[in-house]
Amino acid sequence: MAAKSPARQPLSAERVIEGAVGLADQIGVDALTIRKLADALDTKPMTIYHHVANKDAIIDGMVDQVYGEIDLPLTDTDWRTAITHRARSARAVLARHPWATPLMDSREAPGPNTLRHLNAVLGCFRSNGFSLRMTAHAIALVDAFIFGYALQEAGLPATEGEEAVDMAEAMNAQMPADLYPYLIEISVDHVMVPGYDFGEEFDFGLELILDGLEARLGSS
Amino acid sequence: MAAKSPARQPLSAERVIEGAVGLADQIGVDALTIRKLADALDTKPMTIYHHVANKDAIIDGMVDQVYGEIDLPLTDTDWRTAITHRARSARAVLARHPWATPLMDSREAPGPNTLRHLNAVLGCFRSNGFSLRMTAHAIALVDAFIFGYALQEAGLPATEGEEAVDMAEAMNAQMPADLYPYLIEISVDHVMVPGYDFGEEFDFGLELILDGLEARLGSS
DNA sequence: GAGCATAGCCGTACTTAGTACGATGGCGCA
DNA sequence: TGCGCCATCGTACTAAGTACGGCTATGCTC
Repeated sequence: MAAKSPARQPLSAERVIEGAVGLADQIGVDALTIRKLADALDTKPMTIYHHVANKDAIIDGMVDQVYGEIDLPLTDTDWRTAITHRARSARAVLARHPWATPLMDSREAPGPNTLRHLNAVLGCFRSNGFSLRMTAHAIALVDAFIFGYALQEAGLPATEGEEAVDMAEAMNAQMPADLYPYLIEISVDHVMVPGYDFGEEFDFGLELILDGLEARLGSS
Repeated sequence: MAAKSPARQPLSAERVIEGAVGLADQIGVDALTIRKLADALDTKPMTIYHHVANKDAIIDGMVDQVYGEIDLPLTDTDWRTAITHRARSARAVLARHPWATPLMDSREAPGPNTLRHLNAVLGCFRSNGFSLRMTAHAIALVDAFIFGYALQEAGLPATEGEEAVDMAEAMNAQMPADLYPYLIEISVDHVMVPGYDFGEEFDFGLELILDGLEARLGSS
């Protein structure tokens, strides 16, 4: 019998996590099962348990890997540029892994990437004149915006034009015409207009927030 | 045989949803199973399926009920007061139902409470001088903040003093002392200081955002 | 008042999860 | 050559969602 499979290298915790992230990107975390993951890794369910303790440990690892994909704030520029860069990076990463957003804040066992990331963001504020109190305000606000935005974006059925239009039309058809006039207005006259991109809301909000933080830097 | 149970009134879709919300408040949505829900409602699993199509329909109903608990923006005041009121209400409701936040934006079949609520918020902006574009900016930003904040708050193991201190101490003990100096600084010198309340971050952020929106109302 | 339709209820069982337990098989070193 | 170990996997147990079909009591018709 000829060699069928090209001599799989032995599995590892890293390969399990990577495979899990990739699979979740395709089918979502809720649909991620050990059996499907085993198929994706070309192995059997119980083999996975030789490398990770249980499914929860896999989720922990996935979240930490996602944190690892987000760029740290730059250290060689002003804080606004640094924070803007990391915020945009976070948005891109969370758009790539839509299943991750609700989990980013809910893990009890933060991994090394998570801790390194949060530490770096805190350091960016602290070393640029933010008091402790203002730093707490700033990170809570900026992160609430980033994660909340990612949550909304993940809920959008389709950011792209055509599908969004179809869906909005279906929605409008279903709605008693005069019950929700403002909803209909904004979907017909704003969202459905060609060229609309939900993405521009991100930069608008981020800039507004950074303006506000800058203005409050002196007081506190 | 004497009457054991006090003549249960017949089950209904509403009672199923209410029971599910209550149970999820106690054990979380992930742990919510049809069997446990049946126990809580003092009935049997399959009985539930005579009132709702499937588990997903229950989740839809739960989310819509949560939307229904959030106060609509006031209509007899200025927009800042109105939006502040509904934002605080949303925060309180989402704190009561921590499992709900990730679901609020992700349902494909929004219920009547959801539609009514969004319509009212849009109407609040539109009838107070916000252009369509600015309204889209405003609702995206404010809701990203509210939901993102709720997500962070839900992830906090304990907002109350003692447990938070225990947990922070355990965390610090585990962390290589000098690897994450800023994390240690903020947890020791700020979060663990008696009197700290994560809740104050909410009003700070909300006010900053509303200031920014007001300042931008003219342009656009 | 007797018979029957119907709505609500639930017992049973099938399918798909997570994962405990123990057996297998191949590779490195003595 | 033989021993032991480690990654792998087969089997099976438990818990979930839910399809299917039968039971029961209410109340309507004549």
